[in-house]
Amino acid sequence: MSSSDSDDPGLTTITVKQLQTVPRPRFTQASDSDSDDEDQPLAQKILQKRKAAPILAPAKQPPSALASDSDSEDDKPLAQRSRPQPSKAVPKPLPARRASTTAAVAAIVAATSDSDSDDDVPLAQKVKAPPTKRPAQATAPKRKPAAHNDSSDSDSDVPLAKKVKSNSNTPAKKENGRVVSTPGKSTTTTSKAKITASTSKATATKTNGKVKVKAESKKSPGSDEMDEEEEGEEYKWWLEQNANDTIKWTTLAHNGVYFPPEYVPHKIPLVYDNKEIALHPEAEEIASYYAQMLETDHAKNPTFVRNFFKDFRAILNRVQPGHPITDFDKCNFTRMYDHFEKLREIKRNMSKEDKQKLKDEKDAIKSIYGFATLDGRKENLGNYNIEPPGLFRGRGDHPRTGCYKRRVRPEDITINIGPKAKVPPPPPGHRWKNVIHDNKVGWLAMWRENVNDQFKYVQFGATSSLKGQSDLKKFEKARNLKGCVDTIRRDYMAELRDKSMAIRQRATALYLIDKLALRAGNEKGEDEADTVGCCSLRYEHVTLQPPNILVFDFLGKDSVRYYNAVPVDDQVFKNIRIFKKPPKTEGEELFDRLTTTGLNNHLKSLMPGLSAKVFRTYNASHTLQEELKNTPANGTIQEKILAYNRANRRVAELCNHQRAVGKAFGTQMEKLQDRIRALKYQRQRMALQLAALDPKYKRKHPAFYTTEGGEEGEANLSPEWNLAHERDLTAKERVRIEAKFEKDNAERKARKEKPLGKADLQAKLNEAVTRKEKLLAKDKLPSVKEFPPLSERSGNLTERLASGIDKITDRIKNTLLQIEDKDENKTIALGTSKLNYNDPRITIAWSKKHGVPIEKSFTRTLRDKFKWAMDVVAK
DNA sequence: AGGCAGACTTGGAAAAATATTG
DNA sequence: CAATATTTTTCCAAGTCTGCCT
Repeated sequence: MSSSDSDDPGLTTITVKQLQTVPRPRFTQASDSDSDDEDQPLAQKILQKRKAAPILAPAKQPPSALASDSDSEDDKPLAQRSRPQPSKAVPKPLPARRASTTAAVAAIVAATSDSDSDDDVPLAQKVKAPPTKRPAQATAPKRKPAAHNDSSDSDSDVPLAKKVKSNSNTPAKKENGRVVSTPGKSTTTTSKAKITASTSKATATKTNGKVKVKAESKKSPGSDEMDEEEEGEEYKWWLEQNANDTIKWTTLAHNGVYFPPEYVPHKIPLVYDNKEIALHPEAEEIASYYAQMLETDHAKNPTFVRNFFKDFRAILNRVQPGHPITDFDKCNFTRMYDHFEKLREIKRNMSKEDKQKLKDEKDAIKSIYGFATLDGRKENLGNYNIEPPGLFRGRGDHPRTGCYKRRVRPEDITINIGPKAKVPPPPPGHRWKNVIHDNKVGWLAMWRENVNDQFKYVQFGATSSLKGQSDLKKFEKARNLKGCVDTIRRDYMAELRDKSMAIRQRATALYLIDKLALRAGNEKGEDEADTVGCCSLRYEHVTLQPPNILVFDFLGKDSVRYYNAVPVDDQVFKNIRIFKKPPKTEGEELFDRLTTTGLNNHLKSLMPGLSAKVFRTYNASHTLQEELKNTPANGTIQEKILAYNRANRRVAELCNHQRAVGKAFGTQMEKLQDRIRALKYQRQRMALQLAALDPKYKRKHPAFYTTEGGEEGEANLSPEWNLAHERDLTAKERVRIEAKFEKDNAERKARKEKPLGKADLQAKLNEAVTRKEKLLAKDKLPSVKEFPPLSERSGNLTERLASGIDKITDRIKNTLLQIEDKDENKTIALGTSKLNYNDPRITIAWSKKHGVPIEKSFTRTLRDKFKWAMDVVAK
């Protein structure tokens, strides 16, 4: 540590001292005893050494840092390389669910929800089991407390529960800066901000913001691309020193949102108890959503089924009272399923023209709704389509998975738009819930979804300047962290033995977040899947394996399992033992004195803007940069790309980005193996032929003549396989000859020539395959002389065989590499880290340094998203 | 000091688009 | 050219984190 301290550029603003003076809360109960004594024996005061990472170039500086190879082993901060075992290998049941009771809450909710008068209540909710913490009642969108939004709320059906709870906060809430519905009128704050923003931006734009740029249209010939290539000027927002980022826009115009088409009934009955039951269109709709998922895992998930059926029955009860449907097991959805299968089939087989037409329609919609005008520039939107109704596909064991997600109506939607812009008209006969002009937010439309009562937004796309700016900001923050991470590490290492349990927990958690790239881990509700992050880890998620190994096993975001057995600092190990001390037991929080807010507040004091997730970004980018140093400087492009993917993979491993193994994985792998066998067989035959010409060759390359030995040799060839393979080849050869014969004859016919007769065909076959076939019928392989059939051609046969063998050897090596790559990638998803964690400047600089075209590592969208980085690195 | 609304980033799966192969 | 395999994009769920409001 000490050594590196001195190199610390002094970016840090907070010192250890300061931290130590933090007032310490008393220890909690039982844990008191241990603390100090436990620490004493700690001989190793030696904090894990971490040198100043050569990593991310300090902000400002071009990412040339890549070039300097000063890697010292211990500087790889990321534990992951020591991870003993990929998580995939350990499929395992999950820990018990948190023991907690919300009976009281549940009771209250149940009681209140009963009281509300039907009607608009989304049935989903109605039937729902009691344990809902928030009344998921969608219908109770917190109304914008705004002055005039009265007009909008048709929904007077706010459930009591909510009303009672929140009535007090209604007025004046979050009104700051938000202007509602009256163009031309705005609060003072807003308008002021607006003015400043607009002036500064305007000038900046004039000066350096606009630059000529060629539209990147090099795409293939008729490649559509619509003519969206905005000729001419492109806005380079990154050239501006942008001031205020709480103001997201000064002018904003758009065309609103696109609604999915109405449901069209198909009139296919549900088979219930072996009898057909015609469904009311509304009931049919939701039944259809389920039917379409019949073959998915969802349909086999009991929670999903239960939730779906509850909501389905609620609708049935409403629209066709007296229906007999009470038992899910008596429902047979296959008629509907078949219907949808048929539709899919039809769609698959649609003619090219029809497909094109469909696409054109989509593009037309996109051209209207897919863009917005932000400060006078046309920019891409992310999602302009309103989400269609369906069954909520909650992941993991989400308590509400399968619930009916109801159709979003214009009356649910709040539009955010510039005060001067024309408000897009709602569909005829409808109106918007509300129209606001809030330039402190970046969304264009918002609604609340009914299943979980969550906010949904229509926002700008990743390629927009708005998102680009915050992306850049994110990576800059990570670079800043680079400058002070040493100090921060030193500090938390010291705090690992702090007298205050709260501080100790904080330091321990931070250690884990830094070393293992864990997520912060906010608290979650009872009505969500039980997943955790660092701060919410529970007793059962970490086990101790002396002397210093912690075994993590928990479900993280999206219910992806995190399994990792990792050696940690002795004091960390000790601390975890303390935090797990009885009477603490399963179901209780490991860090019971720590919240994400508390942790982040502390981080803010160490570096402006620092929060837990910055460590993930920083460590990911750092890992990428370090791993890229393994790129073979003299390798081929192919090899370099492989190295890049490897580095990328390390990052994904660190971040635990996993994916489901594809259904066809096994088959695909087997295919590759077969390809290798075929190559080896070919090589062996050539080698035998060569040996006949040149006996010395065999002595030099004994591996080619045996099935012994490793991958390099002819291992995994067997006489049986060889025979089968040769039969296969021969059969294919025959087919090919026959096909060619037919074709030739057709051509002759076209030229009015006399077609060749059967005899000609037979002659050809005789020459090429008949003899082989006879041998094969007797389970014999054809002579090597017949393979390859190049003996009569010119040139030195020996040489040609030798070089042919070399070529095959190369191909084998390549395929082997491909297999390895595929296998390593089996459960690892690279996309997320590429998109969100790796500083694009690192990749771009690497690309330049190694002469690898950027298209090889960044897809078109990525290149678009990271335009700013390409431009910056270029300089 | 803790709870929650709100907004925005991150994440895996599925769909769509392309590339490869037979 | 059709059928498959692979890559890229879209979709929307599930996190993080800030700022208000008691």
